[in-house]
Amino acid sequence: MNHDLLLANIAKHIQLNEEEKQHFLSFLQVKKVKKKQHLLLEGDVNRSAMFVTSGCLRAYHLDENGFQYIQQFAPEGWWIADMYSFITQEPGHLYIDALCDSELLLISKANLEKLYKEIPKFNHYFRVLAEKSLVSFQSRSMENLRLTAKERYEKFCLRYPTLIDFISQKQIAAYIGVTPEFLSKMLHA
Amino acid sequence: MNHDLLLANIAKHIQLNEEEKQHFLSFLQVKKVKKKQHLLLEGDVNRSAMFVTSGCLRAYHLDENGFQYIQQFAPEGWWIADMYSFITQEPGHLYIDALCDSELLLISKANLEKLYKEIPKFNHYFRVLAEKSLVSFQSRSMENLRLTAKERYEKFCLRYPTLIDFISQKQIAAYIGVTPEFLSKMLHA
DNA sequence: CCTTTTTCTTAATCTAGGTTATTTTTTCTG
DNA sequence: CAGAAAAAATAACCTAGATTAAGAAAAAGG
Repeated sequence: MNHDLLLANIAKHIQLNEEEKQHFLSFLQVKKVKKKQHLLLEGDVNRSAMFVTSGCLRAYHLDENGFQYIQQFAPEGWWIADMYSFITQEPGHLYIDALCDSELLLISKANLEKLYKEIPKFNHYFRVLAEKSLVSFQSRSMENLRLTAKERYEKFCLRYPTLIDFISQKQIAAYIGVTPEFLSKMLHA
Repeated sequence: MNHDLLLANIAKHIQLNEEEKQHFLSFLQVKKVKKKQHLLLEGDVNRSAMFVTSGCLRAYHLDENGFQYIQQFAPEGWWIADMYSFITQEPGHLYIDALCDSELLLISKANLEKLYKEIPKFNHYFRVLAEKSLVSFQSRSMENLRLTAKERYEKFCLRYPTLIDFISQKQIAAYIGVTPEFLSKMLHA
């Protein structure tokens, strides 16, 4: 089943009995999306956090000149959301879309709050996720100042080994913050 | 008292009765540091998270050429730690030191784990802190690619309004990721 | 399978910000 | 308060990566 990946991920951090598992699963909604389909647009309120059971999503920012800056990719087994909007339930600044046909599990903000009340150890699970993600973005924010484009490319390869041969150079360029022209030149130099 | 600032911060997120407050406070240790004194060196395990009750700390990375990259400042009322090292209890990569004489409250990793068990709602408090910090570093990591040095300087001023006239240009340059020479030129252009 | 769209490549030119070096100003410290 | 150390300013020159443009290759879609 497509829940297994998520339950396995949770089991790494907290122990759930059968009843708790079922209760948790009852809060989830399955969603299928086609390649290029958007799940969130700039200005939307992000009402659900998304767990990718198959496929791949991405979250990106679009600047005033039309350039995309990719905040993160979410291949199979990753959570994704516009955290700012999800936490505050105010309009956000990110777009989220599918890089290929994908299957997701959604948990709404309202259900997540219920979950925290009814099974408090989920506070622990999501705290640990938030902390790990925090560490990773703390590194990245300094790497983006400190490292050259080539070094950032290498970090990308380490962080997303499954994506290197799967997504276009244009996507990688938008993640490491260079133009596609420069990335092409760099890879052929 | 120097605990009040922290208790007020906590009260914004969770309600504690008098007993819980006292129990929490019993886990804390007060520490005073002088200007320039280090609290953490690269390679150290960060055993305690630090809350600044007065003064200002900073966390920075030192690269192979001796350049400092400041991850964050922690003026009065802020938490600071090398999150990677604090979470994993493995040697970290950051330095933490005091920009002026400062007073801190420390909570050790061990005591924090006890606190989570004994007063589970602290999971909620630190989850919310981690989420807010995550949002802020997610923005910053993209801003560091997207924005010009001048725009990053403006973001710095918004994020740390109390620091602008208090810290040296050299510190600001190390935070926004430019050389002190360029920042000086930029501010006089 | 053919057409359209998107992506990739190459190359010439340009610029934000870096480097190096020197001088001036400010701040520590004894 | 003097001398030393650190920070800031200024300037000449340098480079990583951007911009623009145009053609080639690949992918998508009907």
